[in-house]
Amino acid sequence: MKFQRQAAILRIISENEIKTQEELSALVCKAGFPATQATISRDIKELKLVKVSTVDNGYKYAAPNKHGSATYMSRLKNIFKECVIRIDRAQNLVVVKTLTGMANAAAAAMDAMEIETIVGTIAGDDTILIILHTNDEAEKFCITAGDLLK
Amino acid sequence: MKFQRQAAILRIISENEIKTQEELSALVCKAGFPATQATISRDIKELKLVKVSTVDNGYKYAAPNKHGSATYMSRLKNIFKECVIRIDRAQNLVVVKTLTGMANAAAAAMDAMEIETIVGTIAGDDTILIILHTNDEAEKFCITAGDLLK
DNA sequence: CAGCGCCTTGAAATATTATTCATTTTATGG
DNA sequence: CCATAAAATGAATAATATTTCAAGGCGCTG
Repeated sequence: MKFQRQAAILRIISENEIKTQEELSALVCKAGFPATQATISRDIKELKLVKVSTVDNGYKYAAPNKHGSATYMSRLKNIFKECVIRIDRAQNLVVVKTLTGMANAAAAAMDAMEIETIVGTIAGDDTILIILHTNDEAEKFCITAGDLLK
Repeated sequence: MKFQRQAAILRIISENEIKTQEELSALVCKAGFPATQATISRDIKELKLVKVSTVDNGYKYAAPNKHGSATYMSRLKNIFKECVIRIDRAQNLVVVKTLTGMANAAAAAMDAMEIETIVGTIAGDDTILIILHTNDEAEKFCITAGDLLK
């Protein structure tokens, strides 16, 4: 029940301006997942949701803040993260699927990270092909790149 | 006093794990800006700070969440925002200064936004030159682009 | 299936945060 | 410089969020 409920919470807060946990609890219950405000509080903690002030002088719950320090690397990660949809591997080749038109942006961000094991990259419109020396390096790269998306 | 105090708050939360407003109030006072929890609450609202759960199962106050919905436009905005340092204008030309190596990424994001008034763009390593038809359009574009950075 | 450990949850208690109301401070126009 | 409006603030309180504690559920293992 828990994961479905938390998914419901994410959906609900993206579609509504939820001001309080009570309010969220009510909607979550209506969505078919009975939960008290106490449980909602725990879910919010786990999902790392935040209560943020809105333009109209109120508050609402929102998705977590992925921006930490404003360091260069962090910026690159965010760029990468925002562009990339999926990462696949075939032998020593890695195929990164991006939003349309964003492959070059993502590749630029990746280049700037200066990952040594990368032999070269070719970026099209929504796909980047990354060539690494070995299957092993490619697999490691996939894990690293996957972590960037979190 | 208010702005200095709010600046102090930003500094303090970036350097410490602040769990409660009382705690923050104490540090802010120690920094030379007497303020009660009530005032801190108002400052937090104005600064759009958020209380977010930490890895060690607690809470802390943090800088605001700039990520909203995961829509395409929002992604583009974030990419742009992460790349761009400064925007200047000279007549009908706009010069966007970016992080080193990020000019193409930022330009790609901007292109994807399909802003009609842009005649063309040239991206170097850390600079984008954007050409618009008129001074007026360039000024409007600067405002729009500036808003993207917020 | 009994016993155990672990996770989840609700109700109530506690802690924390937001707001109200009164007051002071600061800015503004004469 | 005074009058007045607007903004800022603290104390107290109301509202909201978190935690504690006890109970229930679920999967394992013997």
